[in-house]
Amino acid sequence: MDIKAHLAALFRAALIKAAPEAADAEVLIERPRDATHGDFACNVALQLAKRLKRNPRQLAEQIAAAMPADAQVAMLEVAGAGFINIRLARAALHAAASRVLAEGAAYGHAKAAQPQKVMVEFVSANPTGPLHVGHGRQAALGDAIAALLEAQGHAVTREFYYNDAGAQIHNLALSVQARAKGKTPEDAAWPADGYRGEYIEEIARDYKAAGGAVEDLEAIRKFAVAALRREQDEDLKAFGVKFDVYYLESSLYTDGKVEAAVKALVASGKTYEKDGALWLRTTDYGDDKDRVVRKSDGSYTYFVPDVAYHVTKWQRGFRKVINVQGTDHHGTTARVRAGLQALNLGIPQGYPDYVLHNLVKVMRGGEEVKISKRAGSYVTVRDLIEWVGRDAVRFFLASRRADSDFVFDVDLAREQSEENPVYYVQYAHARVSSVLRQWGGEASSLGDAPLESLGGEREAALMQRLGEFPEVVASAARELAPHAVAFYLRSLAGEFHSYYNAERILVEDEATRRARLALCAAVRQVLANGLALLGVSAPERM
RNA sequence: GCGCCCGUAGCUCAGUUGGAUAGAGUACUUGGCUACGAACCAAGGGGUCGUGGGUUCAAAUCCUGCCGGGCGCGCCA
Repeated sequence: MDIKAHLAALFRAALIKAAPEAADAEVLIERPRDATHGDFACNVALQLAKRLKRNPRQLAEQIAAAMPADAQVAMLEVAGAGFINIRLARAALHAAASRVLAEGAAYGHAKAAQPQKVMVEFVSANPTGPLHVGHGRQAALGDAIAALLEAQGHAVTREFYYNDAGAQIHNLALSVQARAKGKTPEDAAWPADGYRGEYIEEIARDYKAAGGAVEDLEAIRKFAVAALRREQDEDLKAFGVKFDVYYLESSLYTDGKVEAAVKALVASGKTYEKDGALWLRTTDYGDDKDRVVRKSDGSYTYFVPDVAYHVTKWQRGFRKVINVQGTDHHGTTARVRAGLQALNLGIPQGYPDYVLHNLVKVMRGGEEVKISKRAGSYVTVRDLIEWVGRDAVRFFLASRRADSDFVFDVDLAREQSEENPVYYVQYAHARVSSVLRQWGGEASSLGDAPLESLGGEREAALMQRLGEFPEVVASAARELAPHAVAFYLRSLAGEFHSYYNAERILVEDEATRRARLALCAAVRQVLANGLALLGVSAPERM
């Protein structure tokens, strides 16, 4: 049984004796922020003091006195206002370390009680330019969230949705055509909503080199979209992200799904005609204003394919869907959900989930970088990778809460590239690898090493930390918050470096040596497992 | 104007289903390589948690007023 649940059961038993009238109370076991307080703590006495009209400290004493004896509990004490602190027996910590080696790459992964088909949709950039830093944040977050959910036993599909036919694509074609005709973005005749990046010129050049006709806008469109799709694929490859499905918006039209969605919306009785347009009463479902479905010119707004697309997610069997997007899209969440509600398909109200991240500000030379020559607008993913390296970019972008404003200081990241958190973690991994090489034995043979000699404070802290990993992964998956993994890895690596500096691993005494090697191997395993969740490599040498 | 997000050390950020003296990194100061990797470690200074109220045994965390920043508010996508 999980140690927390085990402790909770002990407390419940004690509570029944010490305060029978409150036996139904919820018993929460938490880890104290300050490790000197113990491995676990319970605040049930504080929670109940008022209700029972009893002194919290005394109540805690009584509960503590009523606790059944248990082999896993080495120390039990009442502290502070009425906390009951627990320190685990060494044997419990040893078991945690052994478990890491026994489970290997699977350590930290769980079997879902109810495995689900989950979709994580992220990046979803339109093929009108290279991926920029915002897409990078989405890629880092989305891929890590997908990995976390897989680690919880779900069947995850990574999906990329893109618009290959709308007005922006038309503008893209016009821009390439203008370049092909020798115009530049500075010219007065440049298309009004045209794209200005250097890549436009490259595509125009390639198009002409391939013998393309400058007047054939449709051919230019196809050529440009294909070129940009290739470029984005390369960006994603450089970033280390793979998608299972690329979903084309245009297919929603050709498959009749857009038409079907409109019919279904009309059939729902929630639409009405006004000013020559067809509206949907999305305000009935929490939107702040009604939305146009069909414009007075007969064409559909983007809202329709958006709804039709999400219907396909539901119909494809995804009961849990997470969309990772920039916060600038938050206006669309309410209307998409409202549209899905109107269809009466039994789709739950909060479907889909959104992870919206705040925008990324790139600083360089003390000021914000707004313009990339290459993209004509934002700094690109490729720029970042060139500047600080893939592992650092991924670790950084996944290391912040999605809703925090993100300041990416390029100078800092470059200057510190050797003291970067990601290198700190990777270095711990490489260090263990080095010790194991030095030792020369098979790491796999350490699984049954007796750990009794591991009893120092640093060793206990490390084993305790190793035991936390599955909880960290589970909680990060539940909260869709990969940054928790990054912070955990930082702590684990820190405790390892500290241990490594204080103690020699390869000591004479064989039992001690094997025990310490086993602990190091377990640390390395958890570092590797955690880094894998973030899509960062775990090098054996660096 | 309305809606959503953010405001924690000089800087970059954790901590928010309410818990114990508010934590890391970085920067700064000082010390540690003739033992397994110094891309490391040890120690130190650095805070009215934007701000005023409220709820509570307990508030960075919950409620509320205000201030500051971002984003969104189209028959654009």
